[in-house]
Amino acid sequence: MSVVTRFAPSPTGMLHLGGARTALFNWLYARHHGGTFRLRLEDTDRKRSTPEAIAAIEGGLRWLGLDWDGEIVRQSERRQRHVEVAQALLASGGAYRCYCTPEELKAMRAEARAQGRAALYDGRWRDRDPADAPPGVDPVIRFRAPREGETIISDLVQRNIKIDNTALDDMVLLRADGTPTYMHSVVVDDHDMGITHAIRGDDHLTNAFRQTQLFRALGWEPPAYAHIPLIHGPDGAKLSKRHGAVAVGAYAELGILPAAMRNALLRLGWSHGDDEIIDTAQAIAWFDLDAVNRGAARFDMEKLQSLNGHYIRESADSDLLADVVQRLAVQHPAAATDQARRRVEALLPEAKARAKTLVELADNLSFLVCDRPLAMTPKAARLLGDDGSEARARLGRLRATLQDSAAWNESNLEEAVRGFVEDEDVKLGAIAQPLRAALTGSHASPGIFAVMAALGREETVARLADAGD
RNA sequence: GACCCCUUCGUCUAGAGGUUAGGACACCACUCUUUCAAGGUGGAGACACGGGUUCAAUUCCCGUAGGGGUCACCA
Repeated sequence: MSVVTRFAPSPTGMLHLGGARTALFNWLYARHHGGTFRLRLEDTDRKRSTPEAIAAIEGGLRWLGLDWDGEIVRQSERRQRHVEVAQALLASGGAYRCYCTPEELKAMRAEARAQGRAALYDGRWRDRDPADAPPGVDPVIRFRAPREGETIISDLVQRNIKIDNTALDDMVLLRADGTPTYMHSVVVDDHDMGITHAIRGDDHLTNAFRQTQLFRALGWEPPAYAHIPLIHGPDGAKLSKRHGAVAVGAYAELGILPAAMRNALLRLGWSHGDDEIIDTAQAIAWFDLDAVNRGAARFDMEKLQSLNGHYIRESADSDLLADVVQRLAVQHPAAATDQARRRVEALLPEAKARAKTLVELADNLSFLVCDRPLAMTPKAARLLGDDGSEARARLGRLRATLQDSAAWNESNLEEAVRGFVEDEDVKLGAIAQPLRAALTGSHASPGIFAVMAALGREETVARLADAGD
């Protein structure tokens, strides 16, 4: 039997880290087994489902590179089928009408709570004569859940877990307005879509018992379940907005590469020995559910950034260029010119090793597209010294040398500068730092010869002239 | 509160009935070096606690504590 997994978010908000990892695991599992990965929108709650959220989920998955198979299934469009199944169950006695009012249920829960019991529906309409139905009240359809014995789910991550059936109540299948609930829709859809493996967050664990009961009542076989632990914030609490960036879209803006994100998410709760850097092809080959942990993991931004630095270094310059130019152009319109683009391109190989994010990469290259005269950081200003300082005077002499030096390329420039310091009888360090300050406005930058080469003769000389002598 | 799950360095994790408890991020030092990174070398840093079982437990069992999840006509 071929594997069929699904990612089934409710489109009520952004695609967050937890959802992204759930999607990743489902995708990897399907790809590993040569199966199918489906996307299903659980939008049975029409009020809370929005087009923006749907766009965010699709966009997030695309950004992550998780492609789904076939059409997207919208649960709301399958309502007719869900209702039919519920009605059939009602007809066969597997479900019944419940006429409780919201107030009645609320009171029931409050009382159960006060007595130290779980807040469950007590089944008061389970066997009651329909003739007792109060007039003018639209009933809900409830599942007639087994009351004796226990329900066992064999979870691929959590092992076998059993629960006493008395801990579960008769859940609502159809609301008073006739619309199906999530709990019911999931069962029908998982069955109809032929889902073989339901990989989802830990928070669905108790749902699995109810859904398993419903599957059985319908005469269907439930999928294999795999409940993966939730992702927590740095403080150990459930990930939420107060932890800062939780939506995957935010990470794209922060300059995180999809490959790094995938690797980071993969290693949260899953491992393969001591391996840390795991690219997607390798992940597909290795991924399996038995290596998934059972404890919740905290999300570590530093580790993501470290991983991201690795993937930036591994990236082809051509894959980075457009993104970096675009980020630069936000602050510096000049970055959009061909000349600026060439400078960025020339220095990209050097700059790549120095950045953990694309934002940082763009920042580190911004001096290339800044207008003259360059603004100096305090440290850079100190390197240059006051007007008439020795450093400035020396830069002046260097400028004269460079003005009509041979071909303008990195190795020639290095030769020229090294020759110059020899003539001046100083160490390379004595000229390199002031030179860096004059050319970049900063005390730290990519290799100084590469910087000169990228800037070009004209701009280099002009910046040296700005530094004065 | 009831039910269910979890617990190895600060964080993510590997691990086996007998190991100097391994790796990664972060941290510190050294190194490389024109700076900053990256790289290299080294350092500090963990089996929550209490009982069992056993020749031997961090590993198996039971408790305790702590953490998490679920208890809707939300999903």
